[in-house]
Amino acid sequence: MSTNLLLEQNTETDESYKRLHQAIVKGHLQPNERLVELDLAQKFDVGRAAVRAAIARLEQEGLVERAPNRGAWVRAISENEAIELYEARAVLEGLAAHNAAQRASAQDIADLREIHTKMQACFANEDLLQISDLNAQLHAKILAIARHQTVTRLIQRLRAQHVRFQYRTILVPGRARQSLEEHLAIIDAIANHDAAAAEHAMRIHLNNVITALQKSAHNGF
Amino acid sequence: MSTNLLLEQNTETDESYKRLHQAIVKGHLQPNERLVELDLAQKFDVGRAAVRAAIARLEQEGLVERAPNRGAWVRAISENEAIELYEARAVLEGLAAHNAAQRASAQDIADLREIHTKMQACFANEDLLQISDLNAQLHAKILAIARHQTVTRLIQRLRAQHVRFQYRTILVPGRARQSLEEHLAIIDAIANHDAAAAEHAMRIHLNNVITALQKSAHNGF
DNA sequence: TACGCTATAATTGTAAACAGTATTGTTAAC
DNA sequence: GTTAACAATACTGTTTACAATTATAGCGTA
Repeated sequence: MSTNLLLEQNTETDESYKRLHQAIVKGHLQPNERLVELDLAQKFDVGRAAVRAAIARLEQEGLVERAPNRGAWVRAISENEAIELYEARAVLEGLAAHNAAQRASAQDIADLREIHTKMQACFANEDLLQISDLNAQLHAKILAIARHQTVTRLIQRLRAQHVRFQYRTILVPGRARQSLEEHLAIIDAIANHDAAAAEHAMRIHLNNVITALQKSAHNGF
Repeated sequence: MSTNLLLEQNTETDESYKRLHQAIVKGHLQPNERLVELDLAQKFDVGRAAVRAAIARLEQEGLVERAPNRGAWVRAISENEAIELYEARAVLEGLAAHNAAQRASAQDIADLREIHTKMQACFANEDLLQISDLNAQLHAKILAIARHQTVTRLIQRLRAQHVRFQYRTILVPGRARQSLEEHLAIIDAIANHDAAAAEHAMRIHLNNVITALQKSAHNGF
C-alpha cells in the first residue's frame, strides 16, 4: 500500500537515475568516464529517453558534466574542489549539530553513544574501513536529530560529490584516534544541549578532516 | 568565437531550462501551478522532450515537484522552509564573508563601499525596492570576492528558492535602517581583513533577516 | 613520420506516434 | 441528492525513427 505517492518512483527514468547515481557514487563508473546513452540504456534495460532524463538530473546535481552534442561524463572532483566541498559541509553540519543539541532526546543521545562505542571497538581492532562506515552513520544520526530538511538535502548532495575522498583521510597516521576524540566532543556537547559548543566541535572536526585530506594529498599525476 | 564549449548552451533543452527557471523565479509561474509539457513546448516553440528535460533539472534543483504520471508543478515554499533556506544561507554566506575578508583587494573594498553608499541614498529617498536590488548586488559582490565556487553555487540555488520572500523583509518597519547598519559592519570587517568578524557580522545580518521574515508573517490568509 | 583532408561511423538532439495512467464528466442506481 | 460505476478526456511515459553533430579511421602528400 502506498504511503506517499510523491516518493514512489517506479518509472524507468527514476529507476535509471537511482542506478546511475549509485554507479557513480560507488565508483563503478570512474571520473571522466563517458556516459553513452545507448550503452547505459541496454545495460539497464530501459529506453534511451530514461537514461537521458537521468543524466540531466545528475548534471544538475553536480555528479555529471555535459557538453552539447558531445555527451556526458562523470565529473572529476579535484583535490581543491573536495576541500571546498568539505568547507561547505563544515558550516552546514555545524548548523545541524547546533540544532541537534537543542532537540536531542535521551534516546537520541544513547544512540549516538552506542555508535561511538562501536567505533572505539573498531579502532581497537584496527578495522579502519568499518570506522569509516560508522562515521557516516554518526553524522547521519546527527542530521536526523537536527530535523533540518534543507541542510540534510544539501549535505547529502555534497557527500555524494566528495565520496571518493572519504576513505583517504582515515588512513592518515594518528587520524583515527584524533577523529574518535573529536566525535566524543561533539556527542558530549549535544548531550549537554550546548548548541554553541556542538557547532564549534563539529566545525573543528570537519576542518581537521580537511587537514588530513591535505596531508594525504597525492602529489601529481 | 567560442571560449568554452561547456558553457555554450544553445540546445532546445538548455534554452527551455533557462526560460522555465526564469519564469518561476520571476514569478510568472505561480506556486503550485501545473507545468503541462505540451503547453510549455508550444509556448517556448520547442519539442516536448526539451521541456521534459528542463523539468527534470528543475525538479533536482528544488524549484519543481513531480509525481509519476501526474505531471509537474511549481513547488510552493512554506514560511518554515523559507526560514530553513535562510538558516542554511546564513552559515554558507558566513563562510563566504570569512574568505572575502582574507582575499579582498583595495578595489574590492572600494566597490563594496560604493554599493553601500548607493543604498544609503536609496534609503534617504525611501526607494525600498531598489535597496532590495542593491542588497542582492552587495551579497553577489562578496561572493565574487570570496572565490568559493561551491558556496557560490549552493547560495544561488538557495536564493532561487526563497526569492519570493525577499521583498517582504525590507518592508518591516525599521528593518531598512537596521539592514544598512548590518551591511556596514560586514563591509568594515572585510575592509579590516578580519575574517572572524566578517563571518560573525554576516551571520548576525542573515539571522536578523529571518527575524524580520517572521515578523512579516502572513497569518493564514 | 607528421600533417591535413575526406569518408565513415558513432553518438546526440529532435520529432512524431503510441501506450498507459490519472483525472474529469456523465449516467444510473439507490 | 448522493454515491458508484463507467466512459471520455488530458496528459505523461516510452518507443521508434530520423536529422544533425562530432569523433574516428583511412588515405594521400609533403
